Amino acid sequence: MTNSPAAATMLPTSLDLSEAPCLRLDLAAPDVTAAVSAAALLADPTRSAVLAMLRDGPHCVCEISAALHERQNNLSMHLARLRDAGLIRRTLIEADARRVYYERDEAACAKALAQLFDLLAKSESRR
Amino acid sequence: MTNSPAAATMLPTSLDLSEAPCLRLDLAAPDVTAAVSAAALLADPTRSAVLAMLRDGPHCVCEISAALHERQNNLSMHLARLRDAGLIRRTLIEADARRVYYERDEAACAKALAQLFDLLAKSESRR
DNA sequence: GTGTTGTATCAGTCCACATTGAGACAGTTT
DNA sequence: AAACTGTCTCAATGTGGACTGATACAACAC
Repeated sequence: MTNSPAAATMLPTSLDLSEAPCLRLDLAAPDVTAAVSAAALLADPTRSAVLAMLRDGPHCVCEISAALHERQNNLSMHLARLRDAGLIRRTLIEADARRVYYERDEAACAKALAQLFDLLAKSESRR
Repeated sequence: MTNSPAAATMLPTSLDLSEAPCLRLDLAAPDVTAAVSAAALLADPTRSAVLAMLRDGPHCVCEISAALHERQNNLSMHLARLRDAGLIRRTLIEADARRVYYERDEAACAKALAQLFDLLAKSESRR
């Protein structure tokens, strides 16, 4: 009855370092702006699905729109955000000048991945 | 004067595949829910900075709060979201039972990274 | 020319979520 | 016991961003 809701979720691991607590209140805030920007782009299902679809080569807007069941104007906005971030680029298909094809910029994708890697990988793995 | 704003941003790369356009309107939508969930967690500056701070070992809430200049209750909510996702966990420091320490769950972080890797890495690199 | 298709952009609406402010609770100190 | 510190939770507010609807434009077919 005196059970607090906070105690219910308190399931800590025992870490037995019996050294002095010695608070560090002067720690510097890490710069994570690049990783946050990359993550924000991937945090939308439509944008992530676009990047996934383009892994196996270019596709035109109508193909992507049909596959994702997304309205064309919404998809166009998401494509613009990915394009502004440099992760995808337009591609001309000579035999089909009417449609707009998009392809991934693998170098930009690798760079974004590296920024997320720096955030999530173990300390020994980084650098 | 007849310059359209769309044409201004049209800077495509020349990709000379003169095969038939052959639209694929039956493409399957890729499943990106796991990667999107991981990215959504990282898409907030506070949460990303917490993960970055915990790379070099556990820290208590007040240390993180001071370093990030975040109000404690906001930080507590972000910590709860990272904890619910399994990326961090509470840690007991015996010499300092008053404070709550958090540490990264490296296995969970590696799993999240793998999901993002699957989305962003080149096709040859995946699987 | 007109009509149709494919894509982009804009204004407006809506909603998830980050923040604020207040309060509750546990552990420590006196 | 009271006072204080550290952390968590809740209700209310504010806002970025995703969606809707409409429109504009280019390329092609007629």
